[in-house]
Amino acid sequence: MKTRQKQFDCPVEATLSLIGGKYKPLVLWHLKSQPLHYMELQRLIPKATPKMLSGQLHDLEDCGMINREVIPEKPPKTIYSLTAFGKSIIPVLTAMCDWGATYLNGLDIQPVCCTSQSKK
Amino acid sequence: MKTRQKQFDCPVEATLSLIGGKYKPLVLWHLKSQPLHYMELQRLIPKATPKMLSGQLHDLEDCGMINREVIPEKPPKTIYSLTAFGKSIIPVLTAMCDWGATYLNGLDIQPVCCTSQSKK
DNA sequence: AAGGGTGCTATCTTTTTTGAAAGTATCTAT
DNA sequence: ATAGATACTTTCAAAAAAGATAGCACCCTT
Repeated sequence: MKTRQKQFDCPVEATLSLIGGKYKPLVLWHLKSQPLHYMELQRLIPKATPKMLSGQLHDLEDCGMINREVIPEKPPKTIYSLTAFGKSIIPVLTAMCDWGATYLNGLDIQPVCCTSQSKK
Repeated sequence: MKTRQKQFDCPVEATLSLIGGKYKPLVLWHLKSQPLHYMELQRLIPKATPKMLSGQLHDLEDCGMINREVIPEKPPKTIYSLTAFGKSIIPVLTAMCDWGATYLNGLDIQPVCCTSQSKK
């Protein structure tokens, strides 16, 4: 999960090491519009186990793409939001999403995250 | 390695399942400019073992991104080239490459494939 | 005091991906 | 006839990623 200190043969590889995790595009996409609590993300991405989700969130935080802020309320909540760096990857994600939506129809793809929002 | 019959939660995931392999971006990038023989690819991507390289080439062929043509010369050669479908992913790869090159400087990235060509 | 919500972590197992090494078949040049 | 090039495949092993399951600590409501 460590992103630092790796050697990449090309920037694409480096990019994939940051956003290539199983649920990372989904997390980034959901955070695109607004910050979300952990449980909201968990409900939006039910297939991810808590371990996976928190792992992906840690990775994204470690590489500076998301902020994690604990709000000391009655039941303390954690809120995740995109950093400027995280926002900068959105166009790339959109490009991947559009390509996927355009060229991969006919396969059994049930878009959950992208198409509805990227078609706006 | 089978891409068919999978269920994806979003088009980005589907896209990653096609180009997310270890050496797939590199292969596609090298084929961008011209068709290449197996051995040329092997020399351009020395880190890939023959097993890995031929595996990645099979995957890319199976999903329709590259053509494989055997030329029955004295020593038979195989030539790989991008299909129209394969070419259609290039802008996405370029976006990933540019983002990686722009935002990931300072990490120990030694660009091999992309920047030099995408800067043209 | 018992149960529910929030936000995780810890273990263990399975699956997937990648790697290392050697082998194979054919043809050609020396 | 031996070696080298082309284009891989096969086998075995290791590493990385993902999944299942359970647990924990805190607070609040009932």
